Amino acid sequence: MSMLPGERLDLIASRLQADGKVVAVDLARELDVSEDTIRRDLRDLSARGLCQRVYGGALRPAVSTGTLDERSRQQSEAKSALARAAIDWIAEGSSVFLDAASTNLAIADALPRDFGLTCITNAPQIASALTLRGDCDVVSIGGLVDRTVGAAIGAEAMNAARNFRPDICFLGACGVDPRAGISAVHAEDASFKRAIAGASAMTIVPVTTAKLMTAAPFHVLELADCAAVLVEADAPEAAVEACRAAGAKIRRCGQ
Amino acid sequence: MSMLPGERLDLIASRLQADGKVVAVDLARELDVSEDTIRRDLRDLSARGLCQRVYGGALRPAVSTGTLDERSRQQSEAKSALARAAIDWIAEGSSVFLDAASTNLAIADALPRDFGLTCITNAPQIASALTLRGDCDVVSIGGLVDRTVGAAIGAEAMNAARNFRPDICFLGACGVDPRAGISAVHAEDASFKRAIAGASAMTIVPVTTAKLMTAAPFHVLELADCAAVLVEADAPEAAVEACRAAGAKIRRCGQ
DNA sequence: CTAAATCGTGCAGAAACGCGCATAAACGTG
DNA sequence: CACGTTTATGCGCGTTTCTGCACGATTTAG
Repeated sequence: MSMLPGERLDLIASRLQADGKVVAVDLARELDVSEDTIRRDLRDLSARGLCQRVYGGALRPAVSTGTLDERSRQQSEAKSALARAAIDWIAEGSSVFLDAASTNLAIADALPRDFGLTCITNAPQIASALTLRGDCDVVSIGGLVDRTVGAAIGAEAMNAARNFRPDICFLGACGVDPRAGISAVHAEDASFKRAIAGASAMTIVPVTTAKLMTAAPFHVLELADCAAVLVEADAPEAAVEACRAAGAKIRRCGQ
Repeated sequence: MSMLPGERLDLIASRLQADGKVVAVDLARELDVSEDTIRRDLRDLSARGLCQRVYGGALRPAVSTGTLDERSRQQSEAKSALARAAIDWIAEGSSVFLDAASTNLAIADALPRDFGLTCITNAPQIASALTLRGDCDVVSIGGLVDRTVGAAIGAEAMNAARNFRPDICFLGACGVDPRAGISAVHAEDASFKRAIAGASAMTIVPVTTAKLMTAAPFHVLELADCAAVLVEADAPEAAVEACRAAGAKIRRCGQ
């Protein structure tokens, strides 16, 4: 009776799934191979996240179906720096809203691992990225997806958003200005941002330096309504001071 | 007793289906060909997704493992061929539903340009791909996104889906069998598929050869309820006839 | 603390593998 | 039929994978 190596791996994996544990020496006797081979198999399964190695055998991993995500997306350095700073606000087990913004896509990738987060978003691309992570619950808000914004906005999306009370909300801004406050280029998008920010316990606005001191046509929030505006490390001090004077709580990246 | 190459492939495939595994050296002896030939056959079957290659032989492929984008990388050629055939059913200006399936991801890419389509989907990745096209209206159905299925399913998604009456609905199937009909591996996913198929004027099920004549645990539809089942060009005639006898309207790819 | 069990690593032989090449049959075409 | 082309097959050869064994390190149990 010849048993194929791959077949043996499958058998061990299914045995593990069924019984919750396997013992190396038993498997060796039962499958008629040396313990070394079994240990190698277990090491292999462990490397693929299919079992947890213990002395004398292996156990079923705490969270099964670990998906290996080899894809590392290239992203702008500034935005991932903002993202790394932004996640400091996120508490374990909290619910996080990410609206449609490139910085928020970076945040989706930078979220702390295995925090038990519930992530809500109206942007399919962000929902997709979050789902690929595999370590957080993802709730996507549906509706008509506007192609310039890249997210579901409009009445139906606003309606669906009413069901949520996120602990923290990251809003992308098209413009941040001492007088105009937070603004956006799309009317419906601005309304949606305003709605979800109002429903959230805390609103954080990460903004790249290029958008500081600029205003977009549609008003979203006053600067004072944000829990924080996160700016890049190289943001001009004059701009930061002007916003502070207008009531903004500015946090500089990497400090 | 000369055996035709294709005949041998069919025999290996059926042996694989019956026993769950084949050993290269045994097949070589039994069929009186060299191991090289067997290896080439197994490589061929593997490329078509009909077996999983392992050291020393091959195993029956595991059913539906991995996330949506992992699945879409497998047999991408076959899937885009199915997609090219599938879009024949799509009329200009119609509304199209695409559920979570790797073949539907291929369809999203293959949709005719500038047809003024309204595309509805519960899979964020498909919504994302559609939005990036920029030539069709996209409606994403929201809800809790199941990570193994890669789409929003459950009560909330079903509720949102009730608002739509798509002209045409493309359903991914985990199994297509003359007796079991169309089936899926995930209970909620099966319910969602059934609901959206019922709401659609026409339901098309594209299916890769590996899934023909296999059944998954949860029933979705009877074969007769589909406007068409689209199979690959190389689908075995016996399987096609068996499904036809069960009331399926089969359309072969590229014909 | 000690002894036994278990583990990791390096090594060597055997088996399986992929690849290129050559031969032969099957095919299509004029 | 003659010819070039495609396809299928077997064989040689270098490479990779699998496996058991030896040996020293590590962990566990009494």
